[in-house]
Amino acid sequence: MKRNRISIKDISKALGLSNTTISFILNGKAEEMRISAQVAERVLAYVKEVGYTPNYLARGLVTGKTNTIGFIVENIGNPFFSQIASLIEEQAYNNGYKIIYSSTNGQTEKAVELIRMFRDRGVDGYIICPTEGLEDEIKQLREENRPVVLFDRYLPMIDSHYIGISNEDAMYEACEHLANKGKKHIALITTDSQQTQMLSRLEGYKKLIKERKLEEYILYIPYKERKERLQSDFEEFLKNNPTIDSICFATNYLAVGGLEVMRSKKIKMPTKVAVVAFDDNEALRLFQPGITAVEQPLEEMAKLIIDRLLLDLKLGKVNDKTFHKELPARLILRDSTEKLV
Amino acid sequence: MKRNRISIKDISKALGLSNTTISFILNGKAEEMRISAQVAERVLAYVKEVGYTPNYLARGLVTGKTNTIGFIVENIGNPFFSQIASLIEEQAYNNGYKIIYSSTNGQTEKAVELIRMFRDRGVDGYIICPTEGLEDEIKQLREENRPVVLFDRYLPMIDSHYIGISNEDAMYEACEHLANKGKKHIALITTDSQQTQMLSRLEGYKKLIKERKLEEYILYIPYKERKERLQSDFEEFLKNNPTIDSICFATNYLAVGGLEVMRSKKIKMPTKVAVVAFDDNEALRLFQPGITAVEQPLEEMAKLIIDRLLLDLKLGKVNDKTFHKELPARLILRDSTEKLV
DNA sequence: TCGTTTAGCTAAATTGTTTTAGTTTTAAAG
DNA sequence: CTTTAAAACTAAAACAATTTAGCTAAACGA
Repeated sequence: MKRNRISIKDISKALGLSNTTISFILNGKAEEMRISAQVAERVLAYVKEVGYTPNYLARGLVTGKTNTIGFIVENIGNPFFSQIASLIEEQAYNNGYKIIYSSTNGQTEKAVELIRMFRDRGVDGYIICPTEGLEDEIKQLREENRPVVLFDRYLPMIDSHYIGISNEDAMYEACEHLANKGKKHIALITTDSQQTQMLSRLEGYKKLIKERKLEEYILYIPYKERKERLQSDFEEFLKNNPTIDSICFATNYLAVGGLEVMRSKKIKMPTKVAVVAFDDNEALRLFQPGITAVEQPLEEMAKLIIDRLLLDLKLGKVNDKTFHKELPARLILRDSTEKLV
Repeated sequence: MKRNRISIKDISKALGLSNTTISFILNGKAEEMRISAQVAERVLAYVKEVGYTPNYLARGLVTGKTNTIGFIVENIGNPFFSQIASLIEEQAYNNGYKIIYSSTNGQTEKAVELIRMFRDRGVDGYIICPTEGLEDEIKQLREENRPVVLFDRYLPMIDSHYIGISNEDAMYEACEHLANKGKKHIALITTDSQQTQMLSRLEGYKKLIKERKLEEYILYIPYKERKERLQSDFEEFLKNNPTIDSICFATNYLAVGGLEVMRSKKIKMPTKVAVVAFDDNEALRLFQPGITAVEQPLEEMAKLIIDRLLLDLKLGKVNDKTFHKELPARLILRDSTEKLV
């Protein structure tokens, strides 16, 4: 697999100049380094002619920069992550950065391994949807002055940039919406995960329930076995709590799976049981009857994430002052009784 | 942003050995290179103690290998691509490879740029969902002995590995299904793209129409303006062809967008107009009434793609004999009149 | 005892770039 | 006709690994 790509050395030899000169010119430092306009022009013309492009590995070895961002998500197959990935990739690309991505599937060991692998590959910055227990690894990244931005959820014990949404408020509003429609028995279907975004959503639910003096109905689906357990646990939950007149799903996959169950059980929505989903997506947009959903501002999140990372990357070191931003989410009303927003 | 990572040099100095010895041991060549067991053990213990990990950039510079695969899709935000990405990533990871991905958004110039960027970064192999007009660039990759696997669609003018599905058969079956249900006016909603997978789907449709002596109803949505045009063009198409009693959507985004339109127009499905979609996904799975859909065997495709690429990577050069595989797709019957499969 | 093997290790080149610390040439100043 | 300064360029080190070719010392055989 011999590749005889042209190198700076080849150019300098062909033109009777030094590597230094070529490098300066190629990096736009010709004027600064007092390379004459004629020489610069000659080099540029030749470079274009032979179609030279720099070897990023060699450059990265010297500069310590690779113009690569490591992007760690829970699962790229999840529409929430793939959509934000699409937006982040686009913005990174526009700023000269490439993305290496990987999925943790919620496993901390894999996340640790991925971070180390990314480090060995010299990625310049990290965008991470952290798993529980990733504190030490991320703290170390910061100590090594590697820019990191967390998103979707954060790690309470460590100080770092974070972009997410105001989960508590969003869930509160979602449940408030149900309560305002006269629902008295609002259930929350969530996971057993201790991730901050899930805890906040839980808090939002509890807050509304307390304020309205309603009864709590919470079903925790074990995250690791969500595929197998959702259906059985949810069916049992519905059977054991026949008074439930409305349900909030705390994530998109719970909503999709849950709606599938409700449909198969022929539960009348929204008349018998009203539904609100956290995280909007294609499936919910098409679902009939209309499912009111919490929409995350993906574009805005992606922009904030990239901007913050680029800021630190440009600064050349990790900012002492961490940026912690929770964007408001938007409740999209889709109940058949309401006007579509 | 000074990082003082430990290097082989540090280890050799600390242990009074040479870089060569350390490198041999770390690469499992100790026996082959006749390094004594004691020394090997001592080195390994020290390496573990100080937590050394190799610099992939330096290694890549010397070996020309980076254990990285470049993955070029149309748009990672599209569920088809994000799901296959998830599967490919997992399998690549299990084989010690990382993925760098990027989206072309169907633009050839961007695809060319991406391929070159990947090359400059020294990716070992390429998995590409090609845009039209990418022939020269891919031919060149092959000439440079860089392993390439195309998927979803191929480029008829060049010889290269390709994994996809038998689009013509799949579309034929989908339309046959409608015809067998007594539909006489079957329409196809597709794009104006000349990509092979789209042309094959078109052929499948035309074949069935011809065989059954039916009338053709085809709507071509311009790919570049699909977002804006789908609704207006589709509505007009329906108005101009009131006899249509069934519709095949040729891609997932056309199906989702089209169903949205049909719903807003309050078209009775499947009684008034039956629908079949190409490419199954969450949204269709949840849609009511059940939408019969062509499901692509994603796992199998991902496995074939990775296996083929790894084969070439292990071989160390591009295989002369190209692998061209079209997997059968599966029609998932979901019409309310049928049993769910 | 001398030559040959073999075990056990290493010096140094190599990869392609960036960058520091120059050197040489030319022009201006005194 | 020096000295000084600026202009235009370059030699060589550095980055962190891999790898080729070879070196030294001990063991072995005749």
